[in-house]
Amino acid sequence: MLIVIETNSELPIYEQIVRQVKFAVATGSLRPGDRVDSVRDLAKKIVVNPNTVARAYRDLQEDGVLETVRGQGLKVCSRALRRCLAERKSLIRERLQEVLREAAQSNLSREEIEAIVEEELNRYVPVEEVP
Amino acid sequence: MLIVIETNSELPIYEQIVRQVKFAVATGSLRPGDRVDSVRDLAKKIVVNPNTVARAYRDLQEDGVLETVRGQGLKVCSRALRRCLAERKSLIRERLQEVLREAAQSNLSREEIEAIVEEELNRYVPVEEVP
DNA sequence: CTTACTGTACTACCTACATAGTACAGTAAC
DNA sequence: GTTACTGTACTATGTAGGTAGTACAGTAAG
Repeated sequence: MLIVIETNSELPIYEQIVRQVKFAVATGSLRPGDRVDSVRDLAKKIVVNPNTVARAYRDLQEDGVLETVRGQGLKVCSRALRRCLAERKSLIRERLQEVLREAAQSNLSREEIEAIVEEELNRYVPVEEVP
Repeated sequence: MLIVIETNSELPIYEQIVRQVKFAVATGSLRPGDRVDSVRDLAKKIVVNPNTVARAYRDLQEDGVLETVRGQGLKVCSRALRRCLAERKSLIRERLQEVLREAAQSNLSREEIEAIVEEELNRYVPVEEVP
């Protein structure tokens, strides 16, 4: 399980963990029944306090994504895949809405906004080869 | 001068004010020499504490966008237009970078991401008529 | 001169987030 | 039984953002 924390992100650390676990479930990296890193292990990996990870895991439990096995750790719920698949796009959409609304309000033209989007996507998403 | 605060934005209130003043200058709504709303007036308009507005205006002074006329108010610096024009796109780009990086990492396909962007842009930016 | 505005600068308080440290009970391995 | 892990639950502390209230000095209008 690979969680990466952006320290200057606008999102708090616990929320970054929550989102990334949800994405991992949605993409199949994490499957129902899988164990996730323990609170202390993940805290060590991403260099944050265990309480911060515990906060994220608590939220994920409340969201029906993780469930606890006391003394053993946490595992992915059986219903998690469906939940996270349903949620992934809206999680992304919400943030895009906010940023694009601001972009529009800054009076950048649509072409300018789209150009920035393409540039940034080119950076992060490989262009698919057309056969 | 129209400042609109999104209460559930990821950006703190003072930063929203800073950005929106910069955009207003970049687009010409505010010109060098123009007065901006007083701290107390804007606080009343957007329903926040005057100290919050003062914080934003202080930052804008440090950024060379506004300058103070003690007892009279603040006005737009003569060099503000150039600064804000230069800065507008990078302000927008930074946030788009963050959000698009996350979108890519969520494993949504490029097509899906682009589709969301188009949908949201259609909401905020009128489609230009092609003559 | 008085009043009403202006920015600036504080104090005190609250919430949210994050950290550090500690402790407890449950589980597993030796 | 002991040790090492597990999650959970606290306390105390610090930072950031925001609020409320107050006070001061500068400016302008009547």
